[in-house]
Amino acid sequence: MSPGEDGLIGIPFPEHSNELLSRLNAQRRTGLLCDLTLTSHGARYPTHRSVMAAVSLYFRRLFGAEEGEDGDEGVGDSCSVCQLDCVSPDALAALLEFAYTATLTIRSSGMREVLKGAQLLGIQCVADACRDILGETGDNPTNQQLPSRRKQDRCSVTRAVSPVRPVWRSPDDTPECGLLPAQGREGHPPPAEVQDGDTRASHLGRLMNGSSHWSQEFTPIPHRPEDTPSEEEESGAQGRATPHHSQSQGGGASAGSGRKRKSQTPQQCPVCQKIIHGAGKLPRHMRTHTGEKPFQCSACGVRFTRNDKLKIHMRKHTGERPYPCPSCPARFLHSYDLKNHLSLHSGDRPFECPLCHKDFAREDHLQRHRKGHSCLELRTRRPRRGTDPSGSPPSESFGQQHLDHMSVAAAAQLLEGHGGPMQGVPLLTGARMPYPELLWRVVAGPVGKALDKAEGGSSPHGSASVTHRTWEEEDEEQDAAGEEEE
DNA sequence: CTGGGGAAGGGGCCC
DNA sequence: CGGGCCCCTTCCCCA
Repeated sequence: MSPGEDGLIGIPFPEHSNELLSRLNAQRRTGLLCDLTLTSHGARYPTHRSVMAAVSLYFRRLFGAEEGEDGDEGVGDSCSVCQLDCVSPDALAALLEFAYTATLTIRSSGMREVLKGAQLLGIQCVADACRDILGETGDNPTNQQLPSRRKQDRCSVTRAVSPVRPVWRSPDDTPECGLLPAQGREGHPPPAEVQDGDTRASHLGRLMNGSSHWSQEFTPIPHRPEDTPSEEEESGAQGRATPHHSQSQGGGASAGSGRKRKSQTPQQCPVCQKIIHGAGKLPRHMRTHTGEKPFQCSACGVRFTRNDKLKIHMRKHTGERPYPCPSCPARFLHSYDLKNHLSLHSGDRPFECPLCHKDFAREDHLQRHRKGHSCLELRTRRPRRGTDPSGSPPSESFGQQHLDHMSVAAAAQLLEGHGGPMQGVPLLTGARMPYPELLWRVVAGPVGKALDKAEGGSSPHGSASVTHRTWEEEDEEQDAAGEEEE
């Protein structure tokens, strides 16, 4: 180096990184300077947010430490406890050990859990290593083979479990701390697909995207065919979204009611595939999967997923009952409680069991009645089609024969034409629709709403065929044919 | 089994 | 467009 040249000299300290990590690990073990506690199923793991942000894309996004990340997106300094029940305690411990020692020590039996945790937390190298060991492949993210739409819809029926519970607590416990961390997947191979239980992990990996990033992951459902194709559509996001199958397309906006619908882009939940209508509703829906409850009652500590639920809950503490009965001194917390109560005064029992003719004031009580007892048995004992020796079907079979492959809309017209429920005609919306409740709404409930839901809501297709559940065995061939038509 | 209360979740309207 | 507020439906629980 010449005297006039102010060159940079690099003096390597090869042990520095190891020593640094080792000391950080020692600090972690003693709890020194730990500013973040991870919990999983009651187990607590003190850690350093800087380390977690360095090792995990999830925490990097969460703390706004990702380059180009808006600082206000992350939780910043406000959170100190991260509940990660989505990752098993053993897996979380292994991942933390890796973070502080660069060595992953796990049992082979726990490999899958670690893989899942690594995927959820965005620890790519660990996920890759686990996949290698498990012989899985993690590429091909956007072309994930999702279950068939029909299968997805059936799966979505079951109430979503909530394995991911990133509940964030800060000293002031503000709802803002409940924001899900923003986690993009760019440059980050998505979770390996997928067998069985890992499907959920895969979905939840995407789920953990912050709301502002969901728009990148969640496929908006185009409103109309003439919509300008979105970037996602053109870039091959088709695998995930099937707009023509969208529940909201055929029935939702146009089928019903004449009620004006705002032009809001429906969004599809990546977990349950449900179409969520309404601006700003998707983050709210996502909390049903994550179990996140950012809104806490200051009086009793109960937490809620939504602030409007908290508001109603607070009435219990304040004694406020804003819905007084005009006929008696009763007051109610909820408007619908008052509505139910008023039906008692009026004696109005508009929901009648089509089989035993018992009437109910509440629709859900009718549904319960129908599910619970012999009315169902009556239904299953209906005569077989074509077995009537007289050759002339009974009156209810009339309905069956004519409804068998009708659209729900046509069925509704028929029902309305009958001036009331068509007794004993158990309609099922969709050849494989597993919802007897829906059936009873069609039969006994307000027809318009039933159709609204059947066509725009639960049916995977705009117009579901109507079939007869109790004759399914005999009709399997026809059902199969019907499915092919679909 | 029924009546009733409450919670949870979705959608519409409005700001 | 996001969020607040409200209404509605459905489910669960208890008496």
